[in-house]
Amino acid sequence: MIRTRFAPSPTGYLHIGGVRTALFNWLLTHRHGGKFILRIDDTDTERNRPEALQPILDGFRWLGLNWDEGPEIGGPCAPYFQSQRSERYTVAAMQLLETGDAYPDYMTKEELEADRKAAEAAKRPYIHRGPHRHTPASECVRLYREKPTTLRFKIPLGQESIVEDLICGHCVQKTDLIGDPVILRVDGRPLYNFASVIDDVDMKITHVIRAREHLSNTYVQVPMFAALGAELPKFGHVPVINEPNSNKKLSKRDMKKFLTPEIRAKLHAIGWTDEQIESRDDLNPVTVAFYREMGYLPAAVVNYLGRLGWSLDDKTEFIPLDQMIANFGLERVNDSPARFDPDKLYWLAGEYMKLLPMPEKVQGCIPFLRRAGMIADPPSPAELVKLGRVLEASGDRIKLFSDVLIYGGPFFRNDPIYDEKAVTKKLKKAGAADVLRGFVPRLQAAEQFDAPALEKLLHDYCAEKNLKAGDLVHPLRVAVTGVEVGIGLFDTLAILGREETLRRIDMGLKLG
RNA sequence: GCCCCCAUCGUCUAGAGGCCUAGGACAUAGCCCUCUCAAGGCUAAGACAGGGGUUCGAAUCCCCUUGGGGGUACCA
Repeated sequence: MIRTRFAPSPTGYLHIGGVRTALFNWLLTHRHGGKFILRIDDTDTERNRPEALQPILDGFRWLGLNWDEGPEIGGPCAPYFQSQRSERYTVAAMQLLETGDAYPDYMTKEELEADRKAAEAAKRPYIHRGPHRHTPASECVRLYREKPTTLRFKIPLGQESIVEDLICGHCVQKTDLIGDPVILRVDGRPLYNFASVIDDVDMKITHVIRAREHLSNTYVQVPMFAALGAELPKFGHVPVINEPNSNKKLSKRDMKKFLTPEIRAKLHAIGWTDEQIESRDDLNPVTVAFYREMGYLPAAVVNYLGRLGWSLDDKTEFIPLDQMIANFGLERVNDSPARFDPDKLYWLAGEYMKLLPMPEKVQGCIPFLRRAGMIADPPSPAELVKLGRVLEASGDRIKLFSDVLIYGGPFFRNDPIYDEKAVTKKLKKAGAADVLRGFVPRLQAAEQFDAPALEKLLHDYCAEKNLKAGDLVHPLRVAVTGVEVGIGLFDTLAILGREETLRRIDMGLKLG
């Protein structure tokens, strides 16, 4: 049985790249049957932000990426927070100290820095080996007990650190080129490279699937597994994801820069105020949270992420989760970096929305209408009926739940918001008002007020008056909805009903 | 500086020496459909980074160059 893990550090908000890595772990686990473990790498207490954890967990839950062991649910290898495992790291470090695989290093940061500068000036690699590297183990133990300091792992020399990577293939690094890494800080807290190894051993991780930037860490970690007498897990280093329109790695620092004026406008359009946006620093298009708030279907996000760096074959783009699980394998993970492309994600969102059953579509749209203050909480039965009719008539126009505001807005507001340009172009156009006015009696007299009947009514009228359908359709649409775009006109009128249609035509005519 | 990794249309990708005149998808453009906008249909434009090998034959294998990325922390 395989055991995989994803180990986010709550130092900032989780971005798309991290989620993609987690997804690959999750898929591999579900493909082969195993456990997916969530472990929190919070050893860096200076940069750690406890409030960043919850959004990460929420994001996973929203996407449906459940974890078998980890925060909130525990498991046989608890605790799953590195900050609560310090004793374990201390014990392991002391073990290495006693076996002669670690040694204390009393050099100060300043001395280290000077060494590094000197090495760089001389154009040779900087490889630190502490003075106590060759001190006998028993003496090292004594020194460390007397005066605790940083503990370094003793990289074995004259060897090659070999990683048979499931994605990168055969990767090699000469150990002579690897400096002895610090495993415990002066204050006893462990460093990533060490804590990660200990946890992977303790949690019996069989497959370490992580971002490519950890490949060089792996060369350091391989000898640690050996020194610990532990079996080496399999590794797979997935390529990084780059920022949109850039070949720089997506980083969790400076994510605010993705909150462009255009993105901000989109958020405004669905009812977010600037204050609300500012209070949420995870609200930008490289986080999962953003897509949830915009009303993307999580299945589309998962599909998109899964296809980013992995492919099923030469043509399949739409790959629902069960199909992805059944076919996922690291051998088809691409070897080179991928760029995040919001356009393709948007297209996939539409594809998934097409397939969503109507009751779920209705439920998904409600929060957006509510946020915009267009429906009651909970919605009245009449509102639900109307929403159903609007969504039915909207067809494939709704790709995101938030699109309900665009297509449903005119139906859930008391009065239309008249778009100035539309009014000028369609309603104030020469003759338009007269055409519209002339059609009113027909609407008043119509026997039936449903879409097919209205269509016939309008076409008959146009034929009679020798008009093109558009001559009446356009002004009529603007009069009753205020805008030029929307769902089919006859559905629009039918949903509004005769009385409301006539009232709005009257409003529109007053503008002209 | 040193080390490691990567390199096919704008983007995601297919491609395991002949199925390649390099396939698909997103985006783009045009046309059709049409009451607008979507959706749908059709079409167009668009790539093997460069140079050397190996081979009868290279996008595919090797080397070099170039370009890009990552690491080089008492960050993860």
